Formats: sequence, C-alpha cells, structure tokens
Amino acid sequence: MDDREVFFRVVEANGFGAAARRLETTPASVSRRVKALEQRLGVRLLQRTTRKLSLTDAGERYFREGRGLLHALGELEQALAASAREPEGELRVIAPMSFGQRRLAPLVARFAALHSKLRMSLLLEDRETDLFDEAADLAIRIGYPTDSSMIARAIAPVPRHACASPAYLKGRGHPETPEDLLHHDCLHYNLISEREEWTFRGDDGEQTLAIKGRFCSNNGDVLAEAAMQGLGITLLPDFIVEEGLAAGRLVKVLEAYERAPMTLFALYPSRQHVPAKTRKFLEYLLEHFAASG
Amino acid sequence: MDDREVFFRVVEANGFGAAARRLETTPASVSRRVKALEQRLGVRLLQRTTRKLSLTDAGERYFREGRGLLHALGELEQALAASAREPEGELRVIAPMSFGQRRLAPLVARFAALHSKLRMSLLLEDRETDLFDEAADLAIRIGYPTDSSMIARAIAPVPRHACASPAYLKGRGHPETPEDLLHHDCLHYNLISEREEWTFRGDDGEQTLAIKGRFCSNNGDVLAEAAMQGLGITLLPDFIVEEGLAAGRLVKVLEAYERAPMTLFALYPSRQHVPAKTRKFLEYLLEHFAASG
DNA sequence: TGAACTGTTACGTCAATCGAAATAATATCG
DNA sequence: CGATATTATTTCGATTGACGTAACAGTTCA
Repeated sequence: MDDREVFFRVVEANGFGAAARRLETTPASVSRRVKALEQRLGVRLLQRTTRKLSLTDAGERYFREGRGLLHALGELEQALAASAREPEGELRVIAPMSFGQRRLAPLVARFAALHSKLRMSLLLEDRETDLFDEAADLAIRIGYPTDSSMIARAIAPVPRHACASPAYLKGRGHPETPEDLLHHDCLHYNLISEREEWTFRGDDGEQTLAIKGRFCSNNGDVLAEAAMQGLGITLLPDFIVEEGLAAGRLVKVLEAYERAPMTLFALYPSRQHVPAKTRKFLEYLLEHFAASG
Repeated sequence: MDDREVFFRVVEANGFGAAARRLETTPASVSRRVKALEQRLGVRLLQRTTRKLSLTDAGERYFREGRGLLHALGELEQALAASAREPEGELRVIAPMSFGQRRLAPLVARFAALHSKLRMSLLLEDRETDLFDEAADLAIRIGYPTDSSMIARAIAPVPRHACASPAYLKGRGHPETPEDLLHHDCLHYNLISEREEWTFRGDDGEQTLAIKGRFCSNNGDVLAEAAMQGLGITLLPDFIVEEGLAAGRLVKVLEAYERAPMTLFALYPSRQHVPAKTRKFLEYLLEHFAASG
C-alpha cells in the first residue's frame, strides 16, 4: 500500500483510527505512514491534536489534486489486470500457410466471434519467424520446437500420409517398404527440418531414410500439387492431402507403416503472466483439437 | 522509489542496465522491481530476452497512460515541497486588538508586499482563540504562553509603564512605592492573567501586589482611555500609552521600579514542517523587533 | 475528577530488500 | 564457427525497514 493512499484514506475517514480500521491495520502504522509521507515531501499535511484533525494548505491541495491522479493510476492498473483475465486488444498469431488457411482460419474466426473486445491477426508465413520481430503473441508450428527461449505447448499429433499420384505410381511402381523410397523421387518439405530424412516404423522396426528428390518447397500445398502432377511421393499432413485423396488425384502408399510423429505446437514467449487472450486461445485450440482427434 | 517509476525508467532507457545506471542502483534491483510490479498487476509488462526488450500490449498502455499520471503526481509533490520553501497561499494571523492595530498591521502589510504569492489575513481578537477553530497559522500573544500543545516563540520583551491621568494623580496623590498602589484604583487587563496581581522590582527587592480596582477590560485601549478619564492607574504596554503620554493626558508613575517582564509571543502548531509562510513571517517579526528594540 | 478515546512513541520480531557474485543466454567480432 | 562481451536473472548473506503490541500523552465528555 502506497503512503499516499494511506494519507488519502485518513482524510476520507477523518481520523487515523478510522482509516486504520478501513485499511485493516493499526493506528500506529497509519501514523507512521503519514509521518513518512510528510517527511518525504518536507511538508506537513495534517494538523493534528489528539482530538481534532485538520488539513494544512498543502494537505488540502494534495488531497484535492493528488487523489484523482492516484485514483486514475489505480483504475489503469486494475484495467490492465483485467486485461489479463478477459481477452482484449489484439492477438497476433503466426502460422504456416497451409495449416493456417485450412484449419486455423475458421477457428480464429470463431474465437474472435466469442470475444467482442478482441481483434485477431493471423499471419501466414512458411518460415521460422521471430515472435519479437512480428510483435506476435503466438506462433503455431508443425514439427519440433527449436526456439529455446519460448514455451512450446504441444496441442495435437499431426497424422501424416505418404502419397503420390496414380499416374506416378503407375509409371514408377508402388513402394511396398520404406527402403523402396530410395528408388523414388521424394518431395521434401524444407521448413520443418533441414535434414532430408523420413522415418517409418513397421513390424520390422523403425527406419530412417535419407530421401532424395528433385523438388522441395516450404509450402505443403505446393508439394501436394507437385505430387498430384506426378513429380514424386510426398509425406504430408492429412489436412493437406485429404482433398487430393478424396478426389482420387492422390493415393496413399506405405500405409502399413507408422510415420514418425509430428506434433502441432504453439510457441509463446513466457510462462509467467500469459495474457488472457493468449491463454484463452490456447485453451480453445486444445479443446478443439482434442475433440476433433 | 516507486516500482512504477522504475518500470518507466526501464522503458525510457530501453534496458535494465541503462535504467539501473540512471537510477544509481543495480540491474538486479531493477529486475526485481519490474518483476514485483508485474506480479502485483498480474500482467507481464516487458517481453525480455537477454538481448532484446519489447513492451507487451499491457506494458505499452501502462507506459503511455501511467507515466503521465505518475509524472503529474511527482510535479504536484514537488510543488508542495516548494510551497514549504516559498511563502504562498494564505497566512492567517491572530493578534490582540490594540497591538494588532498599532504595531502588527503595518508589518503585515509590508510583509505581504514582499511576497506576491501570499495572501494575509489578520484577525484581531482580545480573547484566547483556538488556532484550529480559526484555521489560523499563527497567534500573537502578549504575556505568557498557556496552550501547551503549541510552540511558543518569544519575539521581544514588551516594555510597560504604570500611568494615570494628571487629574487622577492630583486628586489621589502620586504613588511613590508599589505598596502605595494598594490605596489606589487600578485598571486591570484581564486577558493576560486572571490573577489581579502586579509585580514590581526596585532597589528594595521584588514585590507582587494583589491590586484592586473598579474597572477592568480585555482591551488595552479601553483601559488607557479609562485612565485618561481619571478612573485609576493602569499598567500597560508602551505602545498603548505612548500617545497619551505624549499628549500629556497620561503621566508615568513608579518609573524607578522595574515592571514584571512581559513578552511578545508567537504561537504556532508544531515544530516539524513549519510552512514557509509561517517561518518567514516569524523571521520577519524577529528581525523587526530586534531592530526596533 | 475520572473514564474513554485518539494519535504518538518504544521496542522486539520478522520479512522485504539490497548489493555482490554467480549463472544463463545471446549478440558480435575475429 | 567459436570466443568474448553484454545483458537479464537468480542466489545468498546481511541489513534495513515495516509491522503489531503495548505503553504513553493529551483531550473530551460525563
């Protein structure tokens, strides 16, 4: 409690004892606080006998003008604290392009609809962006967390499938085991990992293959499109290839093998005092992806 | 130093270390203060890496709006402290009627002329007034201090003379010794002391006489006038009787005897944090009465 | 005159705060 | 690419400061 606040309460309560009761402390403490304030200002604020109390000129002015200022400051601080509880202001989210367009955008729109005080901004970029540079609150990533100064919160596993176009498979043959991929053109996604390696697990154990190919991109849709054009085999999240699969333009391969786990992550700056907007959005994401499997 | 101030300085200096240097403290302390403030508000204000520093939404708003408020509060406090140094506002002085009219009024006027920011109020009352009731800063008294909760500052001795009118002395005779007064009508001033006693000191030692008379008043001019009308002998300050003496309407008696000391006092509430207006006026009074003997 | 009330002071205790140094993390420079 | 310098944070021991209790002083009211 600020000394100033104590003084104002003494004036309001018109007495040290009364102020002490309202502040839930002792008259001794109140007396000391007022004394300390007077010492600091070098001005006597209250003229006091044991029985009567009156403001000096300085005290009168301090009460009249200072109280409003301190009160405004308190209001401001309370508003800030409230902003930590109720989402408001702007929530800036960074996400990969494909995932952002297909999965995040509808969620973001619905979340924004839930919180009228909140403005949302969804930045889709297929590169590792700095949360500071973009002044973003949250980054959605698929793969593995790399930035050690951020908190990485796993949201959901990302199912993937290896696929290719029917035409490609007709020409190059169906791979039946992971090793068969070594003789295929593989379309590599170069945002998540620099190493061109795919990992599969089947009945015969886990295998990591240094795949090769003639085409790579940092955009899943581009890879999917390349696959549909017959450029090779891709290993992409289901949400990217599901359209192509449904349309028959892509066919799953090596379905019997479990693909290396990929995870949908949210990265945010710190674990202490996460703003409500960020926290609530995270909860919303978790809820949604838990429900949708 | 307020935690808030520390935070604002960090933002201004754009760094904890830089802020620490300006505040003449350690980065450790600054870090703790900011952390404490964030804890108190429940909001993270600064997003910090070891290298970069950026304001959160809350921090931005707090800095933008809060800084002005705290600054205004600081300005106000500084102005109050200054008011303790330079006389301003209203200075309310209580004084006895006769002394106020004859001696104080010109001084008050001249003092007010010296300080343009000061308004002066001179209340003349021949009774023991409460400084609180009158909201006064200073009371001038002649005699002895009685109110123990006030500081009594002696300003100057008050010379007095016993006088009577020539007519009275012609009819009742000149008193040659203090004891002679027991057979005279004495005009008593009943503001200063309730006891009707006068004290004289001569070659033969000190004598206190329980005087008696048929007339008393709480106003010196009334007593002087009564004396001039031949009602008896008065013992009054020189500033009251000097006109009558000069005009020959009063004559001094018992001049060889030293009268009991009376003193001009100033009473004010407390010794700590005396406002500049009060302090300066006291100094002015002391200076003047030291010069005029 | 005594009882009840009010603000202040004294004092022992305990927690908050401080500075110094160690630590962790990250730009920058060779 | 690795070493260094810079920056924020944490730890630790010591000190300072704040608190409540209780005694005190002065004032009002019955």
